[in-house]
Amino acid sequence: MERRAVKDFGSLPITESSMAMSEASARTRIQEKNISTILDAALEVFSGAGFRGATLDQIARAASLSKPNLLYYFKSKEAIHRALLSELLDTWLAPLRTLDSGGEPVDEIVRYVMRKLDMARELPRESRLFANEIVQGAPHILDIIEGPLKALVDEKASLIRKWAAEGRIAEVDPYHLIFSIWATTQHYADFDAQVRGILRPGHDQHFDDAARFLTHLYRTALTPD
Amino acid sequence: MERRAVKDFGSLPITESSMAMSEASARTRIQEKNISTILDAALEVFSGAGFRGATLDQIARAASLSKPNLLYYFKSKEAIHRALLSELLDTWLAPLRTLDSGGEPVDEIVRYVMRKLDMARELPRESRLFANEIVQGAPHILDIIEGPLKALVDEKASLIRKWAAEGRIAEVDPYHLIFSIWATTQHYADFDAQVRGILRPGHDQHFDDAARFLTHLYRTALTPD
DNA sequence: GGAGAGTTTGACCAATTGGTCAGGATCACG
DNA sequence: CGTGATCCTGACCAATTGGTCAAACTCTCC
Repeated sequence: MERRAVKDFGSLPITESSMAMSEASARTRIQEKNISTILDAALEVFSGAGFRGATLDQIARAASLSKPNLLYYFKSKEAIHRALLSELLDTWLAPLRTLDSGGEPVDEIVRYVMRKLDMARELPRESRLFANEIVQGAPHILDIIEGPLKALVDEKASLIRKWAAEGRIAEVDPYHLIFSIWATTQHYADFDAQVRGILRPGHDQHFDDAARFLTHLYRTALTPD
Repeated sequence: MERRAVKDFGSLPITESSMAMSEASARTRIQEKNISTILDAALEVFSGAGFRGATLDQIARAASLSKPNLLYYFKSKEAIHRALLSELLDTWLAPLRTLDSGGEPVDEIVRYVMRKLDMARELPRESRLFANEIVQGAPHILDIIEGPLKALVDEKASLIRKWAAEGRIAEVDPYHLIFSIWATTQHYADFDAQVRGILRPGHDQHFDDAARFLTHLYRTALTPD
């Protein structure tokens, strides 16, 4: 028989090579389509309710598939969640990777802030998916945080420290600079309900105001005296 | 009979007058003690798992009470959650209320940042309780956000705008300034798992570094040129 | 056009979960 | 010390939830 070959998907390790999944395993047209349908539905549901708050029925409904059919493609709820996280991780960290030693440091950092803000606007579900996960103690991705993510942040932190030592930006703690950038940008996706509740009128127009404010904030704070 | 008089607790409106509950209704010593035990246990569980992720059994266990006994004091899981939110709301918003027109504006704002940062250190569970709620769309407190919270923020925003008009702080969007302060300070409570994962060594020592960084960030950005 | 792999589903299951209830234990107070 | 109100619990319930399975359907490819 060996009916469930496809299901091994979910047990892939959560690493940067996660894209290998859809490419190495997803053979059929139908598989290709259904898996991406499921992941999109799962993103919708998980990002809005968190892992435990989400139910397979909700995901199935959102994907217009039956629950057993979901479980034909992924062997468990956890497997869907894991696949989703590992699929999105690269996208999510891409902007930080592009922080480069070329170019004017202050511009470089401000550009990073703007890219993160754009992502909060364009990919709020992804932001909330990770927010939900981390607020609840990051049970499923703690290893990523302490491994690859920490490594990436360490690398960029030392670049920033170098810039400061050369007097090209102000002396600031690079780690807390990065945290503050994550916080201020992702805030607009993660706490969208609050932002909209307080700024009644604008529809997404507030992102432009945020961009102006954050540009001022980081430019003044980083420009060396 | 009329056994369940006490249970009306949970149906109190969620407003600033929430304290009326413990004072107007909680008569007995036993009630006083058990209700606060339950709310503390609920804070622990809700803040770590979100509303839907939390179970009555977990709360009961954390409170060392039986599940039916919980439901003797609160008529439902929602009632506990509601009581908790309304009990903590005042505490949570107190720092913003103290932002006053007296004193040097830049100092005043930086002091607000420091108070918020202290709260993230001292009351991380409270921070995460609200974070969980808001990330998932603030289903239980949207009315508060759009009502009293918006009113408070509007008031403080116009104070900040006045300061800017008088040239006593730099020209910045007051709403986004407030959002950024919430984001950068609460980040250390809400995304604690990530912060600790990246800054391996320090135990809470990183709050001091954060304080220095944020002081620099806001002082340079707000000081008029 | 048919055989076998790939796909889908209804029916079902065990565990969990929010909540109820009748009755028993305990406390306050005259 | 007794009696009524308060407090507490074991047993129970219906709904939900993650997951299984056998059988049926459909696609592919010779």
